[in-house]
Amino acid sequence: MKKKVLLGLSGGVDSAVAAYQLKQQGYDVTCAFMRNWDSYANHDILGNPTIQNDICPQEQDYLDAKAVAEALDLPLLRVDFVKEYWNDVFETFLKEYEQGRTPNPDILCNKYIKFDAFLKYADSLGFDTLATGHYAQVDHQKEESILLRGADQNKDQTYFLCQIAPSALKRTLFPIGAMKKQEVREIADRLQLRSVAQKKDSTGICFIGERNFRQFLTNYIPMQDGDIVDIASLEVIGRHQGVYYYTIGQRKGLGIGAIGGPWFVIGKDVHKNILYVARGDDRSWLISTSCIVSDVNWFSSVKPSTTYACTAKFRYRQPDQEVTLRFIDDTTVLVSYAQGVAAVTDGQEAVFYQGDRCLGGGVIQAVFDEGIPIAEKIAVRLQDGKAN
RNA sequence: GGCGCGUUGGAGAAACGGUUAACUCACAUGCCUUUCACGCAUGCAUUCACGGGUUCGAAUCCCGUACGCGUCA
Repeated sequence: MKKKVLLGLSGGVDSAVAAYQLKQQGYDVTCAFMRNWDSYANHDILGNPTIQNDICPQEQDYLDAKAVAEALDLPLLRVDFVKEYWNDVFETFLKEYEQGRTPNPDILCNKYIKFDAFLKYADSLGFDTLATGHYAQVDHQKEESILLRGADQNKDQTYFLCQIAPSALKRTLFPIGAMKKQEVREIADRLQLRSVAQKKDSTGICFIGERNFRQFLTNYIPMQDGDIVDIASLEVIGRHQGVYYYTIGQRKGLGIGAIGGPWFVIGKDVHKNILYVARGDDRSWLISTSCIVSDVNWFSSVKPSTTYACTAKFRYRQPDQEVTLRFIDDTTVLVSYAQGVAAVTDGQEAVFYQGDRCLGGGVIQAVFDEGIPIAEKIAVRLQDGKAN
């Protein structure tokens, strides 16, 4: 009896070639196209470049996926998780933004939609296994499955998979994980999968796509003008349209010309609606040496009981940073990195690695420099400024 | 009112009188990228407050006008 696999087919090259690989390997493959975002129902109007088009990109993706399924002679299902996406991903996303933090919706999407709702859907239809076109690898040899970086170091997507449940990982295949992007494209080309072979890699929030991000957020979080304050001089040197729209380490969109070098966001006060910035030649305000990470998903059932050395990424595609972990409780860890890392941001995900193995990850809750919360450092600076 | 200095792109700021008016920041576009960002590349003053003059040639010299700063009454 062939193993029945349900593959998420997105309308891009990666999942298309993944489908082909599975078929070649002898699986009984069924494809499913997920629809998770409804621009009209979700009031995604401002900053949506294609709202006026006859065929929205999502529908085009479906058509492309359909063409792939037909070319490979595989059945294609269509599933709708718009409601689940809104409830489990987008509400959290907005709540985080309203607190002035910077969430990563795609990690939530993988956790709650692709590797949960979708998995349950697969179960309900009697599938044995789940598959996606992620650049990641799983080792199912041992009792517990191990998540490994994709062979294409440049495309590795384990960062986005760090929150998926170990039980879900155990039932998942990443058919293109051992391949390089170039090989994937070559296969698509050779198979003449015309709808996807030359298609540009998709970017922007998964299922929502490229946007002018500030405009996109404006649909859900209203603009509110406020001051931009230079942390060095404590003078107001500009105006912003809403503290929520900026993230720590951000340079563009501040509109501060002249006066010294480039300016970077180093902090924000949601209640006072103030954005704090520092000049490019004073990056010290961006540097932290430790942080608290919560909601940690750890793939192995055994967590390190003592201080544990590994590497971490605090943002996607950031070079691996040497860190040490110390679990404070079952899902909270103190991450230390004496060398200092710039722009570690609350709300973002810290993902841990041991070599090529992805250990897990969690949400950054608080960021410290030499044991002092960055927020406190800013508060102290403001106090000192007043005193003088 | 007299004298002195200054006035260059969205901002700051260069340019022995001599081909395309540095550089930085902002901004725009592109690249990179399944988050938000970072980063990289390219573009952005046919014109130097305005008017006139000298000169083969002026943002650069001279003279007026306007504005700004300083200073003496």
